[in-house]
Amino acid sequence: MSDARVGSGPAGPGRPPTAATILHADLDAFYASVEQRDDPDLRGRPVLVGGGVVLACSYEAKRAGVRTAMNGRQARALCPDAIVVPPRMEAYSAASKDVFAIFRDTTPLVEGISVDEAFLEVGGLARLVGTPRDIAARLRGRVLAEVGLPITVGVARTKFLAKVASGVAKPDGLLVVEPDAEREFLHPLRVERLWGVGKVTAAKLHGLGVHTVADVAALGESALVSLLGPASGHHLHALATFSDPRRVTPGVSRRSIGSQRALGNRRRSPEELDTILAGIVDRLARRLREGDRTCRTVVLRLRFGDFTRVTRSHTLRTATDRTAALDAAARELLTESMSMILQRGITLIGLSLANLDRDGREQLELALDERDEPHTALAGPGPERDPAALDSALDAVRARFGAAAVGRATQLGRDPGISVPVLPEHE
DNA sequence: TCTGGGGTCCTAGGACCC
DNA sequence: TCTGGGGTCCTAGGACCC
Repeated sequence: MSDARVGSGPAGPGRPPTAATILHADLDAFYASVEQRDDPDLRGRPVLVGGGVVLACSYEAKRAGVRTAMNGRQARALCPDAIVVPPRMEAYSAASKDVFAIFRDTTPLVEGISVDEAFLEVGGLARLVGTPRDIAARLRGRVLAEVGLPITVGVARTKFLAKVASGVAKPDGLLVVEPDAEREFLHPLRVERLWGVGKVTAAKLHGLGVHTVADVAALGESALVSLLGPASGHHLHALATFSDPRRVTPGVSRRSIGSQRALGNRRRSPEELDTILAGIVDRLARRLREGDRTCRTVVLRLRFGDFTRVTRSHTLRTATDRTAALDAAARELLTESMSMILQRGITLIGLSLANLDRDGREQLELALDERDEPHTALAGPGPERDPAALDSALDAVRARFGAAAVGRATQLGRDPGISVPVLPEHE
């Protein structure tokens, strides 16, 4: 308690003020920094990673106005002396692993957000290794010394404030927002700093004369809800009023995985599309099995010559990690979409696998542990997940308990074909 | 400006169930 | 037979993030 400074205004009624113990660590211009680390000739010079579209750019290029996701031609016009290098994804993921190892060496409570970003909870460490500021400073030193990359760290009482702090401190910075300084830090910032405010939402807010976070807070929750819908409205109001109860939770699992390929403007035959799609399915199915996951929903993504986009999805009756089952579903979705493709001309094809679950048995154990109810498990065909056997097992469950039981079991067990907890009302 | 590749979450309508 | 409320799942699209 001794190092928790008591905050003044920001803390809501009934919520005890706590100390700034959440770190948001964010590697600076990650891909470009890895390139500069590995090639001394690139240091101190504007670097663009990716030619067609800028995947990442060094701070030297940012100073010339280049931004991530910008068209390559436009970027080179803004920054003619920029050096363009092709992306080296393996190098980036290796660097990411090294950095995350340092994160986990700092605290077990590490929540990864992407390859170059994570939250760290260091609240329990104060007595052992120092204040959050000390820990953050040491972390930055280690990442630079051991991996050779600059990293910015924001420290605050909530995830959102820590993330905003790192954004403000970039590049190569450290910023601690103490609880009693939250208002003066956050309220003058522009609404675009709020998580979830992009072009569309910003335009709506600007239309009402709302430009700063203080303006958002003053607008009030009900006005925000009617302007943006319930979810976004509550979310924005909470952020603008310093309320963000989300804890740092280590090991967040993926909800979906996907892969896509841009095709350019060339005309593609149905056979060619089929081959490309088969390659994508194969890659994704491998990733699925490597991660010991299954999926139930297959989503086909298409983009056309006029830049319109559609998605077509199909949800399987049972979860699978089999290439053949995924391929059949993907192929069917492609066939359904063929007339649209022939009319509009296709420029991108992609596939996502959603409704991702871990191994069925593991999930079931999890579900049963969480519930203190009597249950019976209907034995399914086991971990090999044979689709036909699963289907007949499911049919048996439906016949005996009704479709709702399968629905509930899906929620609890996530893979109803493996076994199905029987709810009390059905006993 | 003729546009990458990976994700997350929300909304809304229809089907279906109790 | 009609009507209603409450709930889930599926599908499609959109905004947003790195």
